Amino acid sequence: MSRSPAPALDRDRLIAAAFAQLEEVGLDGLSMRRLAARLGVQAPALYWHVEDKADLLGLMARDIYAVADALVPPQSHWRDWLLAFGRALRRAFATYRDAARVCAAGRVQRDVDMAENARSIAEPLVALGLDQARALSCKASVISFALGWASFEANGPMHDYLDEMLNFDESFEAGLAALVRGFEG
Amino acid sequence: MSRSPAPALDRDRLIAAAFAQLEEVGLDGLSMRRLAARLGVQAPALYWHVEDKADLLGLMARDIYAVADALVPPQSHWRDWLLAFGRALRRAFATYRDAARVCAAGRVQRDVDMAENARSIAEPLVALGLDQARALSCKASVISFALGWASFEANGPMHDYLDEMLNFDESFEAGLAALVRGFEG
DNA sequence: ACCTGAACACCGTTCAAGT
DNA sequence: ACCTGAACACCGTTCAAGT
Repeated sequence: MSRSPAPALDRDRLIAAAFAQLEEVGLDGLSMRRLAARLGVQAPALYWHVEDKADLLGLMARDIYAVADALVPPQSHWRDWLLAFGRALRRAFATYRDAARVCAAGRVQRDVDMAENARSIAEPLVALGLDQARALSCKASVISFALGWASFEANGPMHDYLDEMLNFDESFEAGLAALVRGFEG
Repeated sequence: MSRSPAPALDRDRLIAAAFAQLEEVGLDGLSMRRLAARLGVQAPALYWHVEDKADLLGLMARDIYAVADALVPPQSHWRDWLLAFGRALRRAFATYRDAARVCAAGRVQRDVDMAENARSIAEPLVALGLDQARALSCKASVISFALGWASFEANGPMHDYLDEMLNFDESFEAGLAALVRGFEG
């Protein structure tokens, strides 16, 4: 009974290492070569587990969004859910260095079962009474708002610059509240 | 009377060429070396006119925002102005290839006179009755929303993916309207 | 003041070949 | 199935030197 040697690498270890690297050196320092080195492997080995760098970034983005989703506590009204989701996104984007840029640069891989995916994205809002189309539309707006906001906050000089003119926490909260309040009942 | 030779380059020609390059090859193809080649100059020459690549991208971002500002027709109510501004941003982001990524990657250069800058950013809304702090906060929210939305739309697979679940134009319009409607009167 | 030449220290990706 | 070695075709940036 011969054992095949345990693979040195798998997709999850790859992604975990990429997040660690991102934390240490930021997106500009996150190269395939250095990532491979951290994993004790040659750079081309990564391409067995991932299509290319944009694909890897897309997988990281997916994880960031998943973290946000998991941060939302149960709610009993869809407006409250959207508020909590917006705040969770902001926290998730703040948790990972350069998160907004990772999400912007990452390529999402088309899911095979798109209908099922749409359903699961809309699910928490549908459960609270929204129809699926409205649920997707509202969620897309909240994500856009939080993602755009994170882009500003992540830009160092822009941050310092705006920091003297407005309060980030209060203005985010005000914008999110306005957005959610404005959705037709 | 000796004439000094006309410089081969200046900041404006550099930025114009960068936009042309961006259009042809996208952000991933916009390298300092190819940009220099297009201008008939060696790469290090660019560093006389611009601090580094992030600085160049920041200047491009500034131009994109300026285009949006110029697209807003005069309005007589601040809500209408914000709506028109949001639509103008969307158009500006759609006009330049990878505009959202350029804006996210560009480093804004701190202005010397920050107070004056804040004043001019808030001016159109202050003229319509908002105080400066509210004006900046509202404008930041609209920019965040439009920028985040553009990030989704610019992501090819993400676009195709979402395109089967929602209507981009309608959902952007609905989100923008909700945001502006939700701001306290 | 403005630009070149040459160099430094890297990149992402492909692909034949190994195990 | 999973990884290495070697190579291809590039990068951004610095800096002495030229004009």
